[in-house]
Amino acid sequence: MGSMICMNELCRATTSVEWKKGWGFKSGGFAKLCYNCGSAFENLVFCETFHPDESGWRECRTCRKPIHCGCIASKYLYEYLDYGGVTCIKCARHLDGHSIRPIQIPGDDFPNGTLGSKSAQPLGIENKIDENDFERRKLMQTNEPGQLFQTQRNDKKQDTMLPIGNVGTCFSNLNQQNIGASLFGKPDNEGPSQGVKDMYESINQPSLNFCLSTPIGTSSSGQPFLGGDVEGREQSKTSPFQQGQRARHILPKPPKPSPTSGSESVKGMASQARIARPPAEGRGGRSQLLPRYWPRITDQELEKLAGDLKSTIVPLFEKVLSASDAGRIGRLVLPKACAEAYFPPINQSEGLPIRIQDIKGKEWTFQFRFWPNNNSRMYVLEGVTPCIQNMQLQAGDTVIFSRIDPGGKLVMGFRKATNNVDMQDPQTPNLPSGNGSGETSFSGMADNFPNGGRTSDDTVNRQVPMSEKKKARNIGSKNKRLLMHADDAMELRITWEEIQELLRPSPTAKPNIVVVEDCEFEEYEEAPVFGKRTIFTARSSGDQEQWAQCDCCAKWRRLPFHVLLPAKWTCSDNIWDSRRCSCAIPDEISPRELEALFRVGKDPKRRKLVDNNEDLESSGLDALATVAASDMGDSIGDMGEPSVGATTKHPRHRPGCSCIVCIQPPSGKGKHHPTCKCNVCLTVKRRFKTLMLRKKKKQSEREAELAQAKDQVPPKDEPEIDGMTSGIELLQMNHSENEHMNHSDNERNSNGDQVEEFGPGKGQLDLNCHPNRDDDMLAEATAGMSMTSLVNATNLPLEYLTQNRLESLGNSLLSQAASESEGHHPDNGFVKTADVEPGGKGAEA
DNA sequence: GGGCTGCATGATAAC
DNA sequence: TTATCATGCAGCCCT
Repeated sequence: MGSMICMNELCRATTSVEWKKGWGFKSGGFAKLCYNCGSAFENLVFCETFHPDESGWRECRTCRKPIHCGCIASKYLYEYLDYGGVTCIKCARHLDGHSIRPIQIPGDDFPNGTLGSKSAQPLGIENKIDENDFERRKLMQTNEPGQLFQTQRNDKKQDTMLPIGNVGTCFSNLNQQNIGASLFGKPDNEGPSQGVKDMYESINQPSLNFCLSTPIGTSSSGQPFLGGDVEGREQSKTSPFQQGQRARHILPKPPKPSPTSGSESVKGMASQARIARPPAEGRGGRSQLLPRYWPRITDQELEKLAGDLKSTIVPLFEKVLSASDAGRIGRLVLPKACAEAYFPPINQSEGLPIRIQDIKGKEWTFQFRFWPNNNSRMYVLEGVTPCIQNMQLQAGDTVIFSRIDPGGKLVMGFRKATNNVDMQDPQTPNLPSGNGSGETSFSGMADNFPNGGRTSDDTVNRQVPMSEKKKARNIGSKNKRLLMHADDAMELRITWEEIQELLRPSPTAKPNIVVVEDCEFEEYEEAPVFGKRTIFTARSSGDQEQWAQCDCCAKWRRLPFHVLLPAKWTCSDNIWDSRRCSCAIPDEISPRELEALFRVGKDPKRRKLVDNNEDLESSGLDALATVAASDMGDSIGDMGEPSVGATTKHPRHRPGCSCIVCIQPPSGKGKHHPTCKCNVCLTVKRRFKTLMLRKKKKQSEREAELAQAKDQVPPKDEPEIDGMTSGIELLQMNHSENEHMNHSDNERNSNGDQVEEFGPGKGQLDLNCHPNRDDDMLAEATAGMSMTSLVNATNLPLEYLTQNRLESLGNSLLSQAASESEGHHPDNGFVKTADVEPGGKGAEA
């Protein structure tokens, strides 16, 4: 410890009779302070002593005690007040009494409390908790820019709070000082000495406070891992502008409300899984983590974790362990963006040791380092084998990195992939699988979707094979990325649509009207709030109306169609119908009529969802596969699981796919020799040759045009068709194509000449077609074309299709599309045809 | 000879 | 086309 230096920058003493611990780092460590500075810190007079002239001093609204907001040394000694300003922690504690604590924002990014004024409730004003209070708070919380979620540990209304945003992680919701003493079972960092420690603990006692997303403006979450130094990074600020963005980072699965069962739906929601976009923080703006790294969180986890203590958990990212991650090498590859955002910066390849606790409280030290890689870096955690083994993890399992605030200690949790059961919560069924493939199953979701959501059985049935599939497919492949089950996509779509329906402008918000391209937009500075769910119906006359259920008497009231209701609404709020503005007034129509009415009202919705689903599935290239596959007799169920049997090369291709990508041998094995004469190589060569010819033609044509332009007025712009295809030829081509598409099946079946029509033999089509033509053709294909039309659309010889039992048609279409998406020139879609050799055979690849 | 380290390569997704 | 990342592998070190 010879190199000890006091971390009070005004002191910087290198010697001290005794070294004391100061404020906590996000890494879990503590600032080293000399005796004097440490004593000042312990006595809570650090800022008074060393920062009296610095900016950031404010007064406690209650006791007028000066508080140095924005200083790390005081960051836990005050709280933001909902109505602005700050209060010292003592007063906050005193005021806390029976009220719901404001969400703790131990940050210093917003020292003036602007966030607190928006987000929390006035302390000491609302001490009585009643239902209305809760509802209103829910609304307020929803409205909170940072989308903080809060639970009240000992409150009977906890369930009521959950839907709004309780979260759970694989980590204990313990703050740094309490980790060791409770869940983790052993003392960790001793923390600052008693005075401060007591203060910290006092923060924690009254309630459980859980924060999923980064509280906007929290110092800890507003910046990356501190890594054992302060380096001034504590000063990094988050732009307030990001608040709104961050509010969207949480993707809670909203309920599919039931008009009759508010409480039930609330209960159901308690089991929702959440996908939390990690804090948009980090150095150099490299915080745009890919969704596959967003931590998935379930409410069950929170419930399990609802201990006596409070802390703010900031899930950072998660990663599905690859084979090499879980292998004996003991190197866990970290996603670059995550490593740079949440881990300490390292300049040397050898990196630095980093301490991470697992969920049992055991602390592990890994070497966080990087390798140079393609002008970039590849970050790894070395020495993870013991930890991996300790947690009995294997490839396919998910490790989740999170941070406990205050303190910023890194913790590492995990999810087992085999049965989707979290280690901490063996009863928790079907936790998100954790991979980014979209195979994540949201257990309990069906319960939340009584009217059209997936059923529980649905979930269960699908889940088992999903896990197996994931196991088989994820490991060692990037196919895990963002493959989303069609149902999941559908569900998300529904969810967002429903969210849109429920969003209301903040009651206090007044919009600015901005005009963009002659369209007026209302721009709100405050985040929207969730309103009350209503049912829309239509009379026989065609008039539309909506129905809302009173939150007090549960009676249904008819409302004008255009009305937007707040989250809490009662009969007394029914200003549109004075005859039914009281709970004492009976229902307008009988329950049976209501039921019938709502059934009618819901059916269109369901139909809409189905339509959406169809749209979803029939959009784009997948639609082609759908059309083709259904023509081929594939079951819908198969189509519902596009990932089934996807080849390792092409996620969207199936076994048997003969596209040029799928038939290639695995990486590193059986590479084709330069003299290889296989179909693949021949095709590639032909394509290359054709492309080169085309390129040359293009170039010479440009040169000719340039020379021509010098002499005379430039010719009229031609369509974007290069090479030999003139505009007239294009017309001919399109005409030919139309005819082609209108041919009867017999005609089409009878010849491969049509293929030749598009081939180079006619000198019209081949590589020089308009790229959009491809799309047109695809569009036609989606417009209910027949199987044979599809055949023609792809210009594949029927013989080829026959040989491949028609099965690969859809795949060919897909592969063609995939080739484009993989960066091939769009024209290449017809290279296949162009390369067709006389006789209709040719580039079967 | 086995294990470890560091880099290279190739597949894939993202841009 | 580029960036990222999973993994292969050569070379070195240790036993």
